[in-house]
Amino acid sequence: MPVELTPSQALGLWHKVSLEQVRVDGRDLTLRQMAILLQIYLVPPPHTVRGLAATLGVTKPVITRALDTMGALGLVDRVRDDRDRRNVVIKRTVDGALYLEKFGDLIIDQGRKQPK
Amino acid sequence: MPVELTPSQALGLWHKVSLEQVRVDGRDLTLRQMAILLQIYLVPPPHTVRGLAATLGVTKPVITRALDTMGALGLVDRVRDDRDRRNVVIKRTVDGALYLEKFGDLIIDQGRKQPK
DNA sequence: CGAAAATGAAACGCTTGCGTAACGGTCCGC
DNA sequence: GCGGACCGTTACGCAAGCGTTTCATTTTCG
Repeated sequence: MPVELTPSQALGLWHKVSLEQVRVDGRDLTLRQMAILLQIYLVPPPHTVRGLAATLGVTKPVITRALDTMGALGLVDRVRDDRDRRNVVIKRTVDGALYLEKFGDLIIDQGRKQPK
Repeated sequence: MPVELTPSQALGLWHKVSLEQVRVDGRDLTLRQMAILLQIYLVPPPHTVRGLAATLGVTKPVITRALDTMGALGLVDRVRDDRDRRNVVIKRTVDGALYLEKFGDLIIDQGRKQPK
């Protein structure tokens, strides 16, 4: 069942969620970082630097830096792949799951408040 | 009529919209900038630097800089208030409206593609 | 008037992210 | 085994955003 939105609802939802996120969250992730984080948590693993770079349409150092930042925040983790030690496998963390869970709740709450 | 979303749909929607926006749009606005832009276009004017700063919970220079950046992109415009020449009134632009219209379409499209 | 308040912008030093290019470690085919 | 390809990281110079502080302009009000 798809999500049917009017133009007003679509932008209104994005507006309120962004606003609330700016007000509440000091971390202030980039749009790119958020896209990476969601990709990691919503798409079945394994995830690699190269794969994420290709999916996002950005260069590898962009992914490396985003993982540095989000790793420092505890939102993701990195582990060497033992089967091919050139690869790095990106792992989810409890904190990251919690973070996205809260963020999802924020979207849902603001969605409920959307007028027709 | 509110927008009812499951947790999976909420995050999935945000995921795909972010992903597509990263891939397509070279401008890569900050979450703060996006919040400011949406505030300007979705909330009835007039908008001032001070007012936006209070709404977003940030300092005034943050707003000034965001308006500098988005002004250079043609997304907003600034005009001195003639009735109180200390104030600056933020104006919408055709390009800005177009930008948000496209962004709204993106949200709607990705919403339609959301599975239950 | 003239002093104090208010508004937005500019200055400053700092941090963070970017793209390009170069680098070390690892795998693979010959 | 060894040369080349592959993967992620690091280095570099640069641009952009941040918070705090200071400033110029304008208004307000005693």
